[in-house]
Amino acid sequence: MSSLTIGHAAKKAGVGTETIRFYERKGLIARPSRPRNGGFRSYSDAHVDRLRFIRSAQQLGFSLREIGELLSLEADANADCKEVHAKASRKLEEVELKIRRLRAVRAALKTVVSTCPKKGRAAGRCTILQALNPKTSR
Amino acid sequence: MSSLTIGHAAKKAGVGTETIRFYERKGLIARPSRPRNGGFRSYSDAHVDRLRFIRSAQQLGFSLREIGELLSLEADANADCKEVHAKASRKLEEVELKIRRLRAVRAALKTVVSTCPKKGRAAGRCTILQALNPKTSR
DNA sequence: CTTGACTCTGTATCATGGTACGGGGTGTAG
DNA sequence: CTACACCCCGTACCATGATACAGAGTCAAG
Repeated sequence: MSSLTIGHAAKKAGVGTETIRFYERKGLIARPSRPRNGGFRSYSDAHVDRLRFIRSAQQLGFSLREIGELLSLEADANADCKEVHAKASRKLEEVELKIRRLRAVRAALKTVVSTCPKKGRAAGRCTILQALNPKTSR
Repeated sequence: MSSLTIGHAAKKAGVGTETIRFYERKGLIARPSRPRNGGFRSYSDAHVDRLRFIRSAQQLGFSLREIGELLSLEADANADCKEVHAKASRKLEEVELKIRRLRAVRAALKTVVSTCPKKGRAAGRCTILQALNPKTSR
């Protein structure tokens, strides 16, 4: 449970210090308690996890608004459990769609890689799109 | 091999007409031949596939620059086959990393969904981050 | 051969997600 | 007690990825 200044937390999470304050303004990360009023922000490793998740999710094509929604999904003993269930299920479907699409891209890339060997000439002509959309009657 | 105006191609691909011209300026989609000089752009279904791929890839977290790189990967009988192989392999690793991360998010969402049943109270407290980062000594 | 829906080019504007900077405060090593 | 590295807040600026608009041209139907 280390206590980090904003600069150290930023370095550990791989973001800029200004970025942390930006996320705070956007409501993605709570403003940490500060010892004396007016003192410095103090971060824990849980905050660093949160920052890393935000970065990771962005690279998976989620906007900050969507990431906020993901982070606010909270199963606890409250009355909105039905709503949390519904939201999480919807997100789950989106994630599964992304996975399916990425698998298709992966397969297409593998086709390109194997069509185009490390040494020698390509076995034929092949682009990602040709691998993804097998031509039927076009 | 239908021939579409920019408006019809846009509708079919689910983008705006201005967006197609924007991608053209960015070099993501070639300017289609136009019958008489000064006439209208004419698109084929292959163009529509290309537009759909661009949209899909964006939702997977690729920037337009990266998408351009993916689209320009072309295995044919040219001298740069080694380079194409290397680039495609690198992209493949990125795609696999994204898939691994999405699987982790999927698992975390499943944990949230099952912790928070459709009816009744949650079996405990659980957020995405708790599901992703099992607390060890924090 | 005109009307109306569409397209053309070019430039301006917008939303998102940061990044930079100015003018000050803090805290700790020497 | 002062020098230096860091933090505070607020605001301005930036890149990316569109989206809007003005003024002119195109084209198919009636």
